[in-house]
Amino acid sequence: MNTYSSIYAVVQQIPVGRVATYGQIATLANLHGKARLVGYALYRVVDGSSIPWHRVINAQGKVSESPFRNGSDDLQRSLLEAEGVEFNHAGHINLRQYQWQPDLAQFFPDESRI
DNA sequence: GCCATGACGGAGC
DNA sequence: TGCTCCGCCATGG
Repeated sequence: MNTYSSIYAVVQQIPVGRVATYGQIATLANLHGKARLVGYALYRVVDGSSIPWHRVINAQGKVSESPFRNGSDDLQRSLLEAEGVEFNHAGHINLRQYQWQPDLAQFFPDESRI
């Protein structure tokens, strides 16, 4: 289980109709503060894998994408809207409403008993 | 092996 | 509210 495997494992936990932020994924993957690695990991994985990468957005509730990847902003947005996630006038997602709230005990069993 | 870069985040101004 | 800078670390040239 390497760094990226952890990230992918977490991303795959995101349920349909929910989104998670890079920072959140990083924390759940035991990489708190290393959100960049999450973005980098997802950048490499969009390779025909089954990772729901479109459910990962930045902390501002907005979709980010690399200019090097075929205008995926519309694609990602479409995929999310198809799952019931709504965007406001500014293209933002209401995190309060759609952010995934995982069972922390599943990721940090040791800390859950504190 | 060194340097630049990158789907981010948070602090500072 | 919005922009800039710094930290983090894996990857590619």
